[in-house]
Amino acid sequence: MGPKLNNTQAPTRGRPTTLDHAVVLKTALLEYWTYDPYSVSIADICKKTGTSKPAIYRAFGSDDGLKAEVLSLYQTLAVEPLLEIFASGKSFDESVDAVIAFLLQDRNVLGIPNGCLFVMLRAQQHRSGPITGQALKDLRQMFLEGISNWIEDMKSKTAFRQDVPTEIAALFVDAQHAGAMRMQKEDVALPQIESFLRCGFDALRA
Amino acid sequence: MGPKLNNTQAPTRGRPTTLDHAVVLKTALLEYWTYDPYSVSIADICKKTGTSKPAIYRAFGSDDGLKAEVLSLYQTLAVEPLLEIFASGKSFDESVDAVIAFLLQDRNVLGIPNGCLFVMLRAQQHRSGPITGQALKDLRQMFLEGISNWIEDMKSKTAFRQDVPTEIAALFVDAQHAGAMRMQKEDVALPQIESFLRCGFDALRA
DNA sequence: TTTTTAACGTAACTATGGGTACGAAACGCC
DNA sequence: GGCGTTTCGTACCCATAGTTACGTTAAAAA
Repeated sequence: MGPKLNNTQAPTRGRPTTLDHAVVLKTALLEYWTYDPYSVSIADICKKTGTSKPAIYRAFGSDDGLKAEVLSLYQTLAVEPLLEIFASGKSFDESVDAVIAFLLQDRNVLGIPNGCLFVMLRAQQHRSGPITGQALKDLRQMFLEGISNWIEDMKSKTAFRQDVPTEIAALFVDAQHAGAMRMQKEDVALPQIESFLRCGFDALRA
Repeated sequence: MGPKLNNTQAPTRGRPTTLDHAVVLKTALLEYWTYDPYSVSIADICKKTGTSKPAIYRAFGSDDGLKAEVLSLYQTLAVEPLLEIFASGKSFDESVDAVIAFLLQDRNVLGIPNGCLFVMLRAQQHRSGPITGQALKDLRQMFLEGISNWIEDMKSKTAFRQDVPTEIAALFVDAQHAGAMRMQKEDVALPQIESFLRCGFDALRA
């Protein structure tokens, strides 16, 4: 069903693929992340990668398909590492420090855009096609679950306020994350974002 | 510079204006608010109001001009009332209750869309034209100042944590607001949003 | 070598975006 | 009534969006 995968060396017939799936994906990710997914066109990505539109459609099926694959890549590159920090079994303070350090890395140095593609996409969910829309819903669920697991873990260690339901606290942490990422894109100074985050997490400490 | 205002009865010559400035503005506001400002075209608003494109351009100058006027209307209809609650001199708890009640009114009953146009526009600032962009910056500033004033007021009444700088607390309240509005648009249940907001405001109480 | 297979990319298609040229229509004023 | 003035809205402009038809090219298989 999906187009040709470049897994292993293909025992294919026909003309060999010249389009580099990974490069296109990475370029799209960077463009979507830097600007926003709905301000970047397929033609833009073609220009950046030197590929043709039909090549992109052959590889990704549609705009929706490309966005969904990009989201999947973003998930492994940016979302899961964050969730792994939460899941790493650190203490409350260590977790918070690590999360803040992760979110507020100097993006310029790393060549990574400011803000968060996941947050951007969620803010414009209604625009997404069916594939990306479903992926977005799933990722949101997984994100909240990851946070919830951390909260439960912290509660069991009596490091987390017991009186606020895990579900609510998860929404709270989610909102802190989104707020920080939005501020980063609005060019709020890093120390202020850090204080903002610490202020929020302090509210959850037991 | 601006086009003809329909203030008082115009002592005009020429053909009288049939376009209802207020109706177009209100319609655009509702469309932008319901969907999002960049998913609604001038043509859409023409259809909804039965006007022609040139009529809209005569009245508002450009897409950017229309959006800016809509934002201004939104400011008076939705933002300033919220800031007035903060400025009303109530106690901390009363303020919080009133703010929550205001934000979480049953929008269906009132015929008002979910979410917040201001928050939506801020999430896509980079797309806005120069006029709307400036208006957005100004409104953001005013919004944060209004919140800051409330915080200072509460601090002077020793109802607010003294150890968190006003600037940071203002960012925090701003983020709480944005988070709540985003959840409302994501159809999170109202009681959960309320708990989320109370959780956040509790963190600020002295 | 010829056939088969599959990716190649130019050049289109349709829909829609913001924006406007321009002749027709509707008014006040002389 | 005729004239200047101003708004009217049809019908267009151009750029760009997503998407694809199709002739061409490069490989494996026959």
